[in-house]
Amino acid sequence: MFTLVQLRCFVTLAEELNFRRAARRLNMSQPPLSRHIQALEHEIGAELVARNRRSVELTAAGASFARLSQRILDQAIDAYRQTRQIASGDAGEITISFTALSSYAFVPSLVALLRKHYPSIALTLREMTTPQQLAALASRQVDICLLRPPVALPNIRTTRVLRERLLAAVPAKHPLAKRRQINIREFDGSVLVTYPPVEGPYFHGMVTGLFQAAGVYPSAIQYITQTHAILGCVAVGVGLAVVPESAKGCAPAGAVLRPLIGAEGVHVDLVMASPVETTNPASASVLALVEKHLGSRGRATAAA
Amino acid sequence: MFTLVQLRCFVTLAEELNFRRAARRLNMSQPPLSRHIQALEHEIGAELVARNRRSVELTAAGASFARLSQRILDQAIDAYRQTRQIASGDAGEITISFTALSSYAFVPSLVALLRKHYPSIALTLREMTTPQQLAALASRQVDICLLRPPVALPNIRTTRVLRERLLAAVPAKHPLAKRRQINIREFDGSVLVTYPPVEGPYFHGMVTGLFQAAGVYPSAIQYITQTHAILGCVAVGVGLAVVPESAKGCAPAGAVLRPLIGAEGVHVDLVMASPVETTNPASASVLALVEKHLGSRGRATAAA
DNA sequence: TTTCCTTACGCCTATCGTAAGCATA
DNA sequence: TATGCTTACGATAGGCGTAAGGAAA
Repeated sequence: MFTLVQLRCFVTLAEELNFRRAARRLNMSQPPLSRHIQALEHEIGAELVARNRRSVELTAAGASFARLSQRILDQAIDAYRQTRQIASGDAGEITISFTALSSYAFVPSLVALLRKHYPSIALTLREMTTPQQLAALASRQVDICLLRPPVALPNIRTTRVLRERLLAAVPAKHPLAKRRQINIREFDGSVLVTYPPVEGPYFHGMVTGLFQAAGVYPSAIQYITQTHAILGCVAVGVGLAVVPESAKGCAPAGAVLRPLIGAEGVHVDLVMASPVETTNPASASVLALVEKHLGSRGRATAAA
Repeated sequence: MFTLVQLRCFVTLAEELNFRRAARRLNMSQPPLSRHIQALEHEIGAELVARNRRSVELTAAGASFARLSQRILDQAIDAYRQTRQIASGDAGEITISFTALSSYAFVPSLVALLRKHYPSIALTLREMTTPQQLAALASRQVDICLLRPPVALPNIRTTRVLRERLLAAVPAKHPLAKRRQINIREFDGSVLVTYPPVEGPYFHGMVTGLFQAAGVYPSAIQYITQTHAILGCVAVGVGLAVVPESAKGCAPAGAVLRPLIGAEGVHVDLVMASPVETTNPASASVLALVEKHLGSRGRATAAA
């Protein structure tokens, strides 16, 4: 097969239609250029340039081959640049998983930040529950996770990216909706709509722990996995709920959110997790970018 | 810049993920393969394969570069094949000019023949009058012409591809339309619709020569360039005309064509003309094909 | 110990540049 | 004669294969 050097020689000759000038542009003397063209023609088995008269002309085959050669050279340069970019983390592909609620509070600003600083990184976003994300992270199916703590996996680094208060959610028609604040004791005897223990262990433990600590006992508990579904139930009067502040982004008209008295020391964290040794340079770029621009809302912590 | 050989090595390694096997497939020993990969990585300035563990893995940059490399190699092979085809005349581009009337009699079968035997030749067809074609041929703007004789250009070879009778064209409502044959003497005193001397010199000279030889004098002459327009005028009763047999393909309902008595020794030729030294191998292929399959209707003649 | 990739070394081919050759205006 | 591409020739650089080296299972 021919050589890229030969292609470069031929393309230049096709542009100049003069061996001497082409050789000068290629920083070589004419003889090696002549030999390269001859070798190319012998390799392909066809005349590419007609040297008949004093001027050099391209044959039909040569004209076509010049275009194709130019394309090959362009693609070679593209491949070179693109690969360097991927290796440096300035380009590439990255998959980020996130919890449903973080699509209201954190993901939009993350996407905007990425588009601004790394427009060449192709971003794939996959909504998953925290347990699903832990499995995907362990099998390295995602580069970065946005999930609820704790992350008890080896060789995984985590950074808190969001810390929020808890709010009380009550139906708009409920008497409590008129209060500016709602004490957790007011939940006593009401129906509590909250997260189930398996699919949402973090919120489940947090909310039930809060009620136990306050000695408050709902009359009944309705488990629902996703926050927007919980607020939907609250809106139609099923019961009351305790949700993170970012739920404001998905609260329907029939549900109102109020500051929750009696949960001052408790907060909800969103954590960014990724493998310590990442094989994807783009992932490292994104991590650094997030910690620089969005990391002020939490501090870095190391997992086991 | 890297080498196509290096790309081939890398693509094979990316497929095998094993230096030994890749080297075997490439018909070389491992050491040169290792050096090629190292040189490639050094050239690009990035690690392409992770040799950490016992197994070889591609990095993100390497995976991308492998795809791009494969594409470059594929295009190189494509360029090779395509250029050989063009040089051999099995592929390429060709421009053929033709007179309007030949699009009814000859061009369709020519196109069908080309599509069947040379599907890789891109055919551009341009309808032009014979004088326009002579100019285009002289300036080598077309590869092959289908026109009316004579072709008085140097270094042009011609082949007759079609020879036809002349027919009389009369309005369907005209008394002569009832005859099975029409003698040229019947034109005497009628209006003759025929070709003008400048745009259609061949037909003009032929028709007027025919009338003079027969001592027939029309009452008036209406010049129109194209045969289909002449027949349109005949159809609405403007006058009578003498046209080639292939005009049957474009005769409107109001015009009928009849054998012409008194023009037995006269015939209309369609000629294929092309440069003797063609720079386009596809042109030579087409010429040979036409002379083999469609040339039986005429015999080869040499022009000055 | 085996497997697998890398480094070392000698041989050879290929490319380069300079210089001479040869055809054309 | 001048221009422009090709052939000849000696020097150098780079590739190949064999053989030795070193890390991991």
